[in-house]
Amino acid sequence: MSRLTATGIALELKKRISAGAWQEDGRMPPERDLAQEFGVARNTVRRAVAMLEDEGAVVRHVGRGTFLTVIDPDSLAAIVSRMEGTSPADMMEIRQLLEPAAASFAATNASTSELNAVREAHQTACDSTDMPTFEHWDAEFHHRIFACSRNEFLKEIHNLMRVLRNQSPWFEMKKRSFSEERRQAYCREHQAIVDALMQRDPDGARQAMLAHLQTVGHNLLGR
Amino acid sequence: MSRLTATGIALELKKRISAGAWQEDGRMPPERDLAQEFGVARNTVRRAVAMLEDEGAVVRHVGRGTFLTVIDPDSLAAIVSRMEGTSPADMMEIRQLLEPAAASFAATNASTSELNAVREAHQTACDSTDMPTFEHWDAEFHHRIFACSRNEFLKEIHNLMRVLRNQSPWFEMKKRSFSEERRQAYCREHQAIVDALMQRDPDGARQAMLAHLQTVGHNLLGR
DNA sequence: CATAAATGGTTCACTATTGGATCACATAAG
DNA sequence: CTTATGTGATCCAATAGTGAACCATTTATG
Repeated sequence: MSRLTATGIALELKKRISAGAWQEDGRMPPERDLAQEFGVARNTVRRAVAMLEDEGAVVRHVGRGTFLTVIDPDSLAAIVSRMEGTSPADMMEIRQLLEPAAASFAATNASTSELNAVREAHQTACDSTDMPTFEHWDAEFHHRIFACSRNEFLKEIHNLMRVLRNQSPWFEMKKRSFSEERRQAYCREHQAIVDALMQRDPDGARQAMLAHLQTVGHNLLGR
Repeated sequence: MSRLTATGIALELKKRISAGAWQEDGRMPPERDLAQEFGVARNTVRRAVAMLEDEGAVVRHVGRGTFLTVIDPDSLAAIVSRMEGTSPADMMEIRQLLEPAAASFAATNASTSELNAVREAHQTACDSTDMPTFEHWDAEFHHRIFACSRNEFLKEIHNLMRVLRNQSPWFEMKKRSFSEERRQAYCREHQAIVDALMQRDPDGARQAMLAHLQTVGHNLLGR
């Protein structure tokens, strides 16, 4: 941990909490213990815990300790935190449900300039050679299709999935499943989607997207 | 790579940022580190970073570091807050996408006791006479179907929709569209869904659910 | 009940890191 | 030659982390 140690520790603590740590009695370890564990001064831990307190994730009592705040299981925060544990298989299943529909909506509702933006993202992804750049424009391609589906809620669900997919287990997974051959296959499949969109063919777009996601799912989940 | 000028370094940094680098905590490496990495004087890096700052891509703080301004345009909190503005029409569209699928999954994956729980919620809803009680068990009926779809992410998306639908504009809407006649129609349609589920008929469940949601959408949105 | 231990709250002086600013000098392009 | 850009160095200012001491409150112990 180079610098801004307090921020890093706050992140780590939040990660542990959302992973279910200290749920039994809702009590976090004493600051002095955490300081020793992280190999850091107590003041630093105090600043980290203060951040959690500011966010309402935790309450502190002199002489008693630091306690996780009880969360309403129906609150948006709780729902989102449970979503963070989503398995890749479950999410792929939902992607295969939503994205073909989004493509179909896009074929019907998108403006020509929006479709051009989709095509541009596709082109840039095809032209890219390194994996991070390709990943970025691939994500952008999918995002732009949602963006012109003209359904705000659908768009936000996709944003949610995008954030979840940027978390650690997914990143490793994507890196492992990446290869030049697959990148080219994705480009061909994206092309088919773009073609259907430009022809304003909702059903063709839906099918092309579904086919693409089946490939992705197969590569990612290995089945 | 020969000699990178300040503008060249600025370009490289921008490329990294747009490829998602340093998104975790939004903090760029110290200028001195970048200078060493690029094999260049610190002054040169400073000029490059100054360009990013001029473009508003980055903010600098003495003693703290240099931070991306676009920390996370799609943080979970921001996404959820935008979702709160979801229009009823958009959400109905997505319900009609997800719930038939959930019903289909449930027909395949649910245990018998889970299906009994679904049927019980349906029965209680049918037996209830006042609108709040009916609303509650109607929601519970739909929720239990998601619960036995065996897809955790799908279940959480439904939780999200449920919370959003409990907010003000929806409540008024539901109250306005409620009538004894419609309540009975919903019971008949729920019955058809339950029947398909008990017969383990995924396609029948999907179609029954879709038909039901089309009725609901028609009643709610008046079209 | 009285005392000790545990735990969060507060403060202070010190060090390390990091961006801000300036200067003299070298090198290449026009 | 002139100009622009990069180099290397030095110092400044702001912020973060360290280590230690002491306080206030709660809980456990005898």
